[in-house]
Amino acid sequence: MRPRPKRCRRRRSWVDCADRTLASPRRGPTAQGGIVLGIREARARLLTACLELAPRPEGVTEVPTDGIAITRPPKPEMGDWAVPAFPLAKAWRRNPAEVAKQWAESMRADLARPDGVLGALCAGVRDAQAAGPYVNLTIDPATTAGSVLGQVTRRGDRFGWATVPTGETVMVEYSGPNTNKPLHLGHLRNNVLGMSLSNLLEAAGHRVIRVNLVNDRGIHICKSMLAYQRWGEGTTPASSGEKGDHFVGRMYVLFDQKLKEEMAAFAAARDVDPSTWSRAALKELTDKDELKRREAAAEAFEREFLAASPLMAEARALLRLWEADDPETRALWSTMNGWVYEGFRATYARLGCRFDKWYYESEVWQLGKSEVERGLETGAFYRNPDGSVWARLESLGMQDRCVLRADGTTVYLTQDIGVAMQKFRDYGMDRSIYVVGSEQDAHFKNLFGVLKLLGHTFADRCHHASYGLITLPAGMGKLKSREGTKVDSDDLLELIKGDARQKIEEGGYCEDPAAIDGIAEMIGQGALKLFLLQVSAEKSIQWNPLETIAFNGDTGPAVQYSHARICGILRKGLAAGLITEDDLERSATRGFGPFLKSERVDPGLLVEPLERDLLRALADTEDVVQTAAERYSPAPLAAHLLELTKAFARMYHEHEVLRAASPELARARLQLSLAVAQALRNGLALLTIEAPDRM
RNA sequence: GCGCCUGUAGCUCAGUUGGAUAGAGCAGCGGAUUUCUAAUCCGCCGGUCGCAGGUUCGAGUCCUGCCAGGCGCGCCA
Repeated sequence: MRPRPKRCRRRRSWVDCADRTLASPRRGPTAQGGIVLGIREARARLLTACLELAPRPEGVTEVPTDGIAITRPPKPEMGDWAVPAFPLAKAWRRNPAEVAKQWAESMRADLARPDGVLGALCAGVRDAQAAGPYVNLTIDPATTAGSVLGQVTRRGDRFGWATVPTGETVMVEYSGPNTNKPLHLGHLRNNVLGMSLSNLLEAAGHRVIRVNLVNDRGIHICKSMLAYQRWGEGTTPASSGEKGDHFVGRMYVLFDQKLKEEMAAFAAARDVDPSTWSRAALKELTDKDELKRREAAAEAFEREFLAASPLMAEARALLRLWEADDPETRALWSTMNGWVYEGFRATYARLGCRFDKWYYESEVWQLGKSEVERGLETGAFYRNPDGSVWARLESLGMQDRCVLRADGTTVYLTQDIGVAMQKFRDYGMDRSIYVVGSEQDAHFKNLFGVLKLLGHTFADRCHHASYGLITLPAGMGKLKSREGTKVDSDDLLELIKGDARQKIEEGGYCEDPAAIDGIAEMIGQGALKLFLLQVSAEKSIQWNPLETIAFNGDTGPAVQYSHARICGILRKGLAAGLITEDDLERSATRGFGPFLKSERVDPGLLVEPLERDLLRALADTEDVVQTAAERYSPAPLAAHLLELTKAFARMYHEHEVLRAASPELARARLQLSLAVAQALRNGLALLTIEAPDRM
């Protein structure tokens, strides 16, 4: 009855050689040997140097490295990097502050030596000061600026990405639509999470395979088919001018309406009042026994009705015909699914959603069956007297689950066992991620448990990337396609786009009317997608369809706006002749730049606190991407982009870029701004959001 | 009844393997613009981190119990 809810290859082999190129000999982040390191690598060397200088107690040579990681001090003026003394203090049973003090002294002594360790391993370390249990390190601003700008300009649209491929292949399954209805807001969250997660894993250096598993069979499709046969009057999406998925979705709603009418008549005939167990009526009840009684009554009535309903009987008959390969039924099924796919393709294309592989439940639904036999042989499963087969999940601290019905047909869990095996057979990936709503948490626990029982070693490499539901405010019910309280994806995208278009026209910064449509689309999606991705996945999101989505504050458009303004600054600079095309380098093929040619920029001029804040935020980007990928969560990246955006807004509000005190400073600031634009564009892309040049 | 998730400012949310003084946005109030785009910036206001214990040098973060909300507990998918 309830369809699989909201389940919601490409090869990219790249070795980025940019970081191995020789840096300008004049300045920049050159460590000895002239090799420019990635920011993460440089920091790793800094940590190595620091550990070497740790103040060991008498007779100790080993330094514990566990748990020591370089972090940022809470305030910029305290320094650029912070090394905690806790782990050392703990290992040596000493006071952390005391260790930090000695450690800082040892570092300062090292810095004073011409052949010091710090100087050899990392350029630009200026000072080390103990502050409580931490040692705060100060880096020469020019070195930092040169290093960061060098990174961004060299890596272009790969800035923020891992510099070396991991060689690991990760599969991400997401979207998982049902072919009986269009995509709604719940699917949007799934799709955006799935797309973004895939991008992040790619950026972390993995090869990613994007997979869709379509629920294209089952009783729910038969309902749409039946409604179409009965009341469709031979119309088609083409003849009614309707998007295919909406057309079929309408049939599904139609079936539900007719079924409700049937139910009302059924209830009237038996003299029962279904409103006594409506959601509202149950909410008001305080008597728990009464509540239970009502719920039981509701369930009993529904069961009775569904068993007696002629419409349901017909739908079930249609399902049997489908399973028996009845040509006429299969033909109608193909036709209607075809309509739906046409609609899906349009929505997916609009969202920028793509897949390397499509699995269809109609093709894989019986795959797990052979595993049942094997499970019985190995003792992972057992057979009940009635013939049904069960998995011994109790041995893993769970409840045993049915994997084969008494009548010999498979269940959802069995199907997923088969699909999981098929996936690993097809791609041999190292990890398999399922982006599916939290209402299926238990299902995936069971699935992975059963895979383990069956001895599949890949069970440990499967992960359910769970996310919370999208709920409507109290009193507005639930998102349900059947009852029309869904928030349709297409409608929603159109609505937000309209708001965006209005703002663009008010702003008047887009002279070309033909371009407005595309920009409105980018901004509308930016608002929606960042709204969805900002929140940690496991949390549910309350959505009020009556409130328009915000464009101000911590929003996608705010990030896009900063990007657009930077593009605007560059345009102004070129138009005013303050810089020329000859000053620039850009590569259209890699979404690279534009940047000023690095030999025409002196990063050492970027000494203002607001500029340094910005450089620091830029430098954190690679770490954030890595963390986001590790945690299967785009939210940290969303937060980071907003941070970067605000840091930029503060900087350019306070300091003029093009009209800076000197042409040299203007160029340095412009380069900084262009680097920010690149970082924002890259980050947004990982969140599946595009960045317009003007808005 | 059992299991999982959530609970942080009036609202919506961040808060890395436990670590420096718990941060943003919105709303409210007060300021900033003959603009390199005000989809902006600055300031103010706002907190017993659901409650109570515990672990330790240190807890929003870990453990136990309780309270509140959500989801799940089918031979449905």
